[in-house]
Amino acid sequence: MKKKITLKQIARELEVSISTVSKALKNSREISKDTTEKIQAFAKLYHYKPNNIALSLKSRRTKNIGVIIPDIVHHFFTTVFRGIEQFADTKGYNVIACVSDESFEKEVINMELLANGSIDGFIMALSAETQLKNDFHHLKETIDQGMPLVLFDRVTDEVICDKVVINDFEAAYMAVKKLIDDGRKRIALVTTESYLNVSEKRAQGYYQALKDHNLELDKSLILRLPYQFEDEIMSETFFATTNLDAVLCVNEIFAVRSMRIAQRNGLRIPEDVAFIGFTDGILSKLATPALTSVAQHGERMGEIAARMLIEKIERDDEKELEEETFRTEVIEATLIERESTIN
Amino acid sequence: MKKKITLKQIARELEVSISTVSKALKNSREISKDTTEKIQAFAKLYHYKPNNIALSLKSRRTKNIGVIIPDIVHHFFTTVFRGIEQFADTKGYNVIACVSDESFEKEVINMELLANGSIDGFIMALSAETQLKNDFHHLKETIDQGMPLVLFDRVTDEVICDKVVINDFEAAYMAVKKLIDDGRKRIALVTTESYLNVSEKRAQGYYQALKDHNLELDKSLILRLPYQFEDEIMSETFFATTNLDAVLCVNEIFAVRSMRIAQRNGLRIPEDVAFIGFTDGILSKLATPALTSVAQHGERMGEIAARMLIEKIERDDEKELEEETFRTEVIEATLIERESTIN
DNA sequence: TATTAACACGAAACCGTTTTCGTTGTTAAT
DNA sequence: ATTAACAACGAAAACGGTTTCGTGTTAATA
Repeated sequence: MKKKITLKQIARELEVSISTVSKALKNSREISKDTTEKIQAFAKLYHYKPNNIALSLKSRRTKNIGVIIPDIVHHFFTTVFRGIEQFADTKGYNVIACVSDESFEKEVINMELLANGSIDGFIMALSAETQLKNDFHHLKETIDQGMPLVLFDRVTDEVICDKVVINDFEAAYMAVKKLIDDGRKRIALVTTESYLNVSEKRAQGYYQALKDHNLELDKSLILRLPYQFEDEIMSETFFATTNLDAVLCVNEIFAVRSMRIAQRNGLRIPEDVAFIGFTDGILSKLATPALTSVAQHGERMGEIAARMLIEKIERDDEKELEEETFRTEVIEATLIERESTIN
Repeated sequence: MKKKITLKQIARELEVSISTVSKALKNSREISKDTTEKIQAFAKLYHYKPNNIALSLKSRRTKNIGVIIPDIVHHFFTTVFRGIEQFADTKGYNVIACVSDESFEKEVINMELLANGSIDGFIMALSAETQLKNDFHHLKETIDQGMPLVLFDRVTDEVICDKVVINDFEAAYMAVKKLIDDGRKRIALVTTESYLNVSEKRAQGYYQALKDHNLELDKSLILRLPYQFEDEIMSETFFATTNLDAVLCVNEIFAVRSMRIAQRNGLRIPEDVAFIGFTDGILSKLATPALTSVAQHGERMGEIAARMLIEKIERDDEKELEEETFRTEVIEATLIERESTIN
């Protein structure tokens, strides 16, 4: 077992100083050709690679970015993660992934742990609990210490930083409008508890679309499910007793579940009832019938978030002077039409 | 903006030495009560937290583990990742996630990058290309440098290290046996190119089960699809022209796709044809009909891999002496029966 | 009173680099 | 012969901690 070799060992072996070795390896022309070649040959032979930790300590840059997401077994977040990882990779950054599990405490702990020098910046989506508590002190402190932060999807106005979101309101509006244009009158909404920022925005889009098209808002057409709802009883009775001809779901899991229940109740899709979901993942594509869905372009979102973060990190290097400026990028959602609606 | 405070600054401010501050913060009883309290109060006031990088440099431990997986937008890997992350978290480790994208080169580059001090050990599943090339020098070198490594799922006999896998052969055997016991005679296999170790093992289990039950191996009943097959034409003709009454698929995506095609061709599931897939993910649960599936217990796999790795890392601390010993943990796959087979 | 032990603290080495700033020994210019 | 310039290298500081090993005071002991 050959442990990694260090500058010091090379120096001792070749009877030169550490500085000479360091310079020779960077082709400094302070060092003679002879010595340089000798050192480089030796280094190559022993597979010398500088120690990242030592480099980080010196440069105060880790080339790591921290990503905190509420859940990893979740198509949308996974997609965003991939976008982040891909972009980060091209820029030579590594990604440290933390899962908050929708827990406020885990979010706080993980953030504080990573903020102590392990990373150069954060990308995150708020946990459900954090949004519920409305407590963002950990984010504010992190920013205050000069750590760049980009929020995506699950954001908040309380924290001033770079953000990247989709136009949830407009997307929901657009989806509902399509259903109305298709002649649907009784359009249901299947959503989560309202403290989830994005769900709420989608609900608003739903309300507005109904209003603009002179459809009454019927509370009995709104089904609110707990975030990760395994039990299907609530939805069962909803579909059995409610007279509806279209359904908008705030995610694809709710949508596919709902479709199954509707089908069990003898409803034909899309003839009797049309479905549109959010999150255009693999479920939407492979459901029967295939689900018309609002694509959130997670991968692009991740890429943009990573780009914003890295730009800020590397700008901090250059110019300390200029005033901080924060942006919010809005990604346009797209409606992908499939078999669960008519076109 | 208050940058993080360091020991040196505290020392200067309080007119004591750096060592005194360091000791006081660890409640060393070398330091008087008075001084200790004064220092701790000051440190608390300024939110002092030791710099992780400096600690790592000193201790030669990063408390980071590197995870390299071929794909993150993939239910099984995501699940394993969650298991790793969860266990690592309880032990105070962070996870650096790299996606090889099934590319040999990305795998090599990422490994070499991380191996230079950024992490204490690796957990990985081999990329398809790596398995195809059968080139494992990067793994061997990493191990040779004393870096612990745990392989999961996509493993190889060429590399001697800790491993965790499921009993693919037996699982496939068991699945096919169930189909046979249900009276199926013409059982198809939908699989990937054979260089994927796990697919091959599953195929072997399939062959053996047929053989043991005196069913002939009919090559026309085997469909090999490229790894991420988007085009459905090949499968279309397969299901249209082949006379079969059951299908075993090596993953759930193939299974759900196949079911759709079969249904389009007027076949009833499970009456006319039964389906069993591998990877018991969300697709299996929400497909119509729900898919009978071999659960690979990814989360447990991740947890076990993380446990093995961290044990090895922390044992390395204690005893350098004793001989290395490597284990291979086999996780028992489970057949989850749903609507796509009769029971 | 001289010796010793306990106490409270500081100096310095160390982890592995980079980088600035000498310090030599030659060589060319005066 | 003297000096300036240059080439080639080393010493040391710095990054932010931990830890070992002094060292000076004071109090207890012989």
